Amino acid sequence: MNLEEVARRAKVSTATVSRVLNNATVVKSSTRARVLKAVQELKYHPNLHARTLAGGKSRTVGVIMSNLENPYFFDIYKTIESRAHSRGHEVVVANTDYRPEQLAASVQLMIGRRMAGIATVVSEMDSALVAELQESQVPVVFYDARGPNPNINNIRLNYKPGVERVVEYLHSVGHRRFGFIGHHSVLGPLNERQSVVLETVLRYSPSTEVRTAADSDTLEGGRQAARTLFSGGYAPTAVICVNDIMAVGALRELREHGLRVPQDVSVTGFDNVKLSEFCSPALTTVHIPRERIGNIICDCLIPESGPPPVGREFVIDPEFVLRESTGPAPGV
Amino acid sequence: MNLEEVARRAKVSTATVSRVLNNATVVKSSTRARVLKAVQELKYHPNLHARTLAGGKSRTVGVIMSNLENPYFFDIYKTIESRAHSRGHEVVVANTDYRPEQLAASVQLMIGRRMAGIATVVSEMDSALVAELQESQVPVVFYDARGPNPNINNIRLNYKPGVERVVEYLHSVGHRRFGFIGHHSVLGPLNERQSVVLETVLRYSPSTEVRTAADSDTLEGGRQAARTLFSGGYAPTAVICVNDIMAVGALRELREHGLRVPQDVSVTGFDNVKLSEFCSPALTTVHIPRERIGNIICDCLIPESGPPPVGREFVIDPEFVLRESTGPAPGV
DNA sequence: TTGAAAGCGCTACCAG
DNA sequence: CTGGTAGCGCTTTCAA
Repeated sequence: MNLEEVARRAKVSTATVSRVLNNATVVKSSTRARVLKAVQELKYHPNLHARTLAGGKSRTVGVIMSNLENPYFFDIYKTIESRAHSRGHEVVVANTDYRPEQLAASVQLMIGRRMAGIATVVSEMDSALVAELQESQVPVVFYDARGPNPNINNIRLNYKPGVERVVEYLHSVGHRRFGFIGHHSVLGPLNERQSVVLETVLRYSPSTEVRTAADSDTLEGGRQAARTLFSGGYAPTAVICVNDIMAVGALRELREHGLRVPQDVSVTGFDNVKLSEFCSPALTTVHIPRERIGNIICDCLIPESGPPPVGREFVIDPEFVLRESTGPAPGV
Repeated sequence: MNLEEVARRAKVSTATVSRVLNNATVVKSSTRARVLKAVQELKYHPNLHARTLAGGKSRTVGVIMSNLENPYFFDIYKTIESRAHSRGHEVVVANTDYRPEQLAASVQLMIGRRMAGIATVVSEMDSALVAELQESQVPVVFYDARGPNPNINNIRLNYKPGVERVVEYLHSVGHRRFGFIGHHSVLGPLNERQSVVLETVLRYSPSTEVRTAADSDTLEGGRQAARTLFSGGYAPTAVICVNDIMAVGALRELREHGLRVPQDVSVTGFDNVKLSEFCSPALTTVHIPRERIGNIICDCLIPESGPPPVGREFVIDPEFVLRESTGPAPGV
């Protein structure tokens, strides 16, 4: 079923059918009607591959994410999709599960599909891929790409103030034995968060103790990490988690241990996903504006007007959110 | 950048380049090396649209879902993706947000992309779309498509026993005032769940009271629905939720009201998503085997061997899971 | 307002 | 083992 059959049935040329389907130039309304009728009757569906190939342009943007299952990423995705739709574009998403090979495969795929633009929101970014993407000649934007990549569009999360604020607060209410729960993403901003936590804690009082544990970026991973952290007799009074999902996992483990939050242990998350308000106790966390990130990404790939930006850096500042999962250290 | 440029640089024909890129037939290893070198140097990325167009086949399956944000759907998606990858296929997913127009648009898109197979896992299915999909000549499978659609592949959830089990249990521990929390999906199995709940409750004791409330399929929606349900002086002792996410939302609202779960009110979910174990209290729910569903879908679209099934129905049986969010009615 | 025809980049078949 | 080439289905000049 193709243009030609439709053309034949409507007794016009394929060019004309194409015209009415794309309402490009003016077509006499009687012919237009005939064509539309033929399309209906034949249940014709234009082949998008042929269209893209012939037209040379795509109207679809690609987004690659580390873990769509985590609502943090999903919220960004939703914002991108919504704005892209409003600009007449589709979006196709790829999930890497933090696996570098999967990232590499997804990048190849996106380039091969000749996307109108490509965004990577991953923490396992690799500089060879950054280069490959840059050379692909389509608008590209990265999220938290580190390394000395010269003129790429990059969205940088300013973790430091957020983390410092958390540590400062916990320290001020008497905590001196900390735990940090991270996840297994070899590179990336998570380790940045971890090192900032460690640095900051030690800065506040060099004698403070900190131990870390890591597992997968899931509820279950948070739980496992908490288990690891508290095994072997270590008993932190405050547990800082790399994100909200893992914090909720940790909450569950502590409950099972008979530890009350925040009376016995304080717990903090990061991201401020919706769940952080709905879990019990509601999490003290750090808000990261996902909508803003999604909109920036979309604007880099499909600017409303003018050429896409090149080599710009967008800085995102987080915001401390105090809720119920934290309080004074026991005995203070 | 295309095949021809690569061919020129490697001093071979485009046919040969194509051969090494698809390692189809045998190519002398020295020429292969030359070609690969050229590919590298030119940073050549094959145009997937051209490939699909020329080859006539796609190696990508399409999945359309109502609400990817709900982990229930996401778990199904993940299973499909994993199995599809292992069979050398990609998957592209579309999210409808329960909007019929979006569903229609996604169906057009998937057909236009000439997917190797299409699955719809939505509750807003419409029979015209079912027909359109069937006529598209690609393997298709539906999830919970109701209506008298003759020979489609369909995965049917056998809600009834699950719901009955929940009601039976709640009734047996003394509950006589029920609430049902659903969501705004106009058609579909959710209403089926609701009507089964109503029927079953009334069957157990005709004098039992039941009221219902509905909102969006989110944490926030569950909370709002709970608020609605308890407003106006109605005080059910048991709240049956259409799924776990909404149940967690309800949990939050009850907590805010100072209502203890399960001492004052019992709450049940549906689906048994991971979160149902991690919230507090852990939810009594009904397990639906998402992996099984995902695997069936994948097997319908990309059978490991033989032709795809036609007109088959797959029935999924749920399983009651008793946890902490339910107990005897107050005063029993 | 419409038609004819030249590609878009690739695969696959037929020769050699 | 390799090259030539006819499409795949559509868009887009260029003419009419």
